[in-house]
Amino acid sequence: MSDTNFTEILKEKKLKITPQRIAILEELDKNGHSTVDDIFNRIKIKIPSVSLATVYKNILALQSMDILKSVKTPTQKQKYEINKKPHIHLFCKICEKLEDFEIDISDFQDYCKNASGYENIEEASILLTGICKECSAKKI
Amino acid sequence: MSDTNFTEILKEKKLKITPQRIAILEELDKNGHSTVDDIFNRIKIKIPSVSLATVYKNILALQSMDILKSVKTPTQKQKYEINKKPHIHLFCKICEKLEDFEIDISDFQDYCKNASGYENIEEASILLTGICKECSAKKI
DNA sequence: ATATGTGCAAAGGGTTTGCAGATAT
DNA sequence: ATATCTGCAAACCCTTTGCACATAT
Repeated sequence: MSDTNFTEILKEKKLKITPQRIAILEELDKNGHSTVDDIFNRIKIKIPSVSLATVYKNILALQSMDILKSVKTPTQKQKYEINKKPHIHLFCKICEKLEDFEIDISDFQDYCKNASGYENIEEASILLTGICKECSAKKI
Repeated sequence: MSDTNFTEILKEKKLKITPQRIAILEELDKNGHSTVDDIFNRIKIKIPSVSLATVYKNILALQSMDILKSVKTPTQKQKYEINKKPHIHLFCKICEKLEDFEIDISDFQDYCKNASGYENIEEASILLTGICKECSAKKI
């Protein structure tokens, strides 16, 4: 994903295109799930004047426009990611890495819909914890 | 679940049996997912001298002993529940109710295990958002 | 020109901590 | 008798807010 794309995305959502916003989106695009501090510390290199408050304000703005999503992880700090194609999260209990895992959960959602009577099941937050390949290999 | 059971559970985990702990567990058993404030306000009726700090300390202690679990919801406040049989959560976008939904997710877990290479997938936090029966009915 | 966004500092809210006294075993 | 727990107050995050200035359209 290039700068131009972020510019487009912001334009579509009628958010002004500022260097801070581009930097936040670039950072998340490059590094995946990040905490507010991660983002702040990384973009400070490019934009030394940036403030934490601006990062917070933008995270809220970008979330309300569905450009970002928050990810709830077992370790308490809130993380954020760019709202891209649907995926679930895998969390390794050993190295505490958080991974995206793209699978089609529509069958599972349909089953839940039928069994529960809930309509419009469209948003899901699925996190499984286990031991990743690398950590499994190390343990042997 | 009766008092006696909570007493037993605490004894097993080598935690001292105090009125505060029993009250917290009773509250969660009765009302399901609750925030710290929910718990604090409800048990204050029985134990007016109880402090917020004690509720926090006990939630941490009970969580580390796997008696309680935290539930991550779309609304920011952390909720807690007694660690009972596996279930997923349904969150109604309209009334913001959080419901337990007991289903067997072992097939889903197996599928994820095979597709991802993760071992020991045993803990899952699954939350689906949709519109509950009651709210669907009201909308028509 | 005007609405929006930024940075600062202060305030807010939720959670944790240290300590002295109380309670459970 | 002793380890643990409780309640209080203070400390500590992380996050939000108000305001004046700066920037994007």
